[in-house]
Amino acid sequence: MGERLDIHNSETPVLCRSCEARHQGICGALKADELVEFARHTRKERHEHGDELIGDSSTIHSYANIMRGVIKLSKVLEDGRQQVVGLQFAPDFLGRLFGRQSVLAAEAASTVDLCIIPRTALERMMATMPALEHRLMQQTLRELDEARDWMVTLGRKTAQEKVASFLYLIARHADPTAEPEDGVSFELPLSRADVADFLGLTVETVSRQLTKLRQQGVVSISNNRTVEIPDLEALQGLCG
Amino acid sequence: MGERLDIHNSETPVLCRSCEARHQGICGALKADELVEFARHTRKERHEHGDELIGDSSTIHSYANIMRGVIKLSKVLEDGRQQVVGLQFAPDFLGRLFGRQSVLAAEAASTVDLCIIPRTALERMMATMPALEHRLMQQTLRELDEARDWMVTLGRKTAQEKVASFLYLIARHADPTAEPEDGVSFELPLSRADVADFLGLTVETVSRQLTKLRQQGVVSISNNRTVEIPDLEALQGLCG
DNA sequence: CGTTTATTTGACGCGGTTCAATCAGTGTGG
DNA sequence: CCACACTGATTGAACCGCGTCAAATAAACG
Repeated sequence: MGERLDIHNSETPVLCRSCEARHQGICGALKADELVEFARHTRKERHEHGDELIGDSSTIHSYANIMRGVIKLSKVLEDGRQQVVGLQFAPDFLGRLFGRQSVLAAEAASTVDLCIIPRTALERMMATMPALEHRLMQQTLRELDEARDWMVTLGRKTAQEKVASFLYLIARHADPTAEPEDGVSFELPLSRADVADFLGLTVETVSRQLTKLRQQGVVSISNNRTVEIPDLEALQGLCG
Repeated sequence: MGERLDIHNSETPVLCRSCEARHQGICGALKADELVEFARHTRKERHEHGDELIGDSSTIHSYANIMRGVIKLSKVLEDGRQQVVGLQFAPDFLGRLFGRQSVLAAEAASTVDLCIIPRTALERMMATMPALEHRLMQQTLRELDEARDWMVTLGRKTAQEKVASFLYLIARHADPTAEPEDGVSFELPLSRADVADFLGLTVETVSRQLTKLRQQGVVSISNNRTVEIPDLEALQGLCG
């Protein structure tokens, strides 16, 4: 695939040039020639807010790097009760490695750009490139840490603390460099219903806790989605 | 694997002879000579019910294979609220790979036999033996699946369903071969307080739900710890 | 505009917590 | 051997946080 190569640096595929996953994500584990090999099997896809990327119980044919956007991972009980079990951001890796079919659903929470790679291609490369599996291992361990952190929130925190914890989580992702006493502002990637499903609450309770936080001056919200947090430390103090 | 050695072969370390982790656990990924090398760095340790195996925020010096027993992983908030974020059984691997210090506490829930290996030794072996890291990856992925399953329980199930789900989880572990309509009996590895911390409930609620289940004839309990479930399917029907 | 959907707010009830008492099992010392 | 203390589990009663149901606003869309 010569046309994917850049004029000035023939060794870095064009598609990978401006990709967030190129350095931070799993591709950062690849050498130049391995990256070329990798890129040979990938394709870019854009999905809009609300698109189902992976269906529950669907057969796994491919994996993906998240180049842009936020993805919501969720599970549902037979009677329709839903729980969001994870949020993924660029440059995370998407998909259950070594699984035959998915045990959860993945949905685009915002506009999402994916770099898709077929299952067989990735598994073949992993077998020959230990550094790749190592990088994926690191991400899996991080996801496990996050899941366990969230179990504490789900099991032991009050509604107020849950909502505060959620805002804090998003705020840290929106600006990882922010100091404790800094202010942060961002767009919420989730609807109230999604937030409720993430926190194990109802929409009404989430809404009530948000107004309470607004009255306390901890956050201000405009247009339902634009959030501003004047003092991160004050918010953190409410996370329990 | 034809070259895998059995107990008659003098190359299998004595300590590994009767070890559950030898075949199912991570050591199953090792060739005979690798196992010898591995065993050179390990030591056996026995711990009693209640012993703290890993302290929250403690520096990580070693990992372990669980040869026997049940281990409780938990996190606590500043004010003392506690959440059990995982249970581990033989032949699971214990410890946070690639971490500097532990983000959770591990406690022996029963008498536990561990096969301890220093951090540096394991990391050195992992670097040269991709199959070892692969095996650990598989376990990490399984733990992540379990954590996410449990998030649904914590976030969306009622107290009744939580307790039923817990009993079902333990029952499946006690006898993985049991058919749905079979009966199972086992010793509970956790106190009511631990169960409550696992389910995000109070001791009182757990106790009340247990008596309710007993009245429905779904379980019978003797001596506070011995549980008998006459019909697994009936129990599963209450898990939500 | 009007229609539809998302969010907020209010009133009320219930599930689970809290506080307190009782009971059962286990060990200890007289 | 029994009285006593101690820990863990059960049961009861009162409370309250959050869910449920319903209505009002606000935002999004044709």
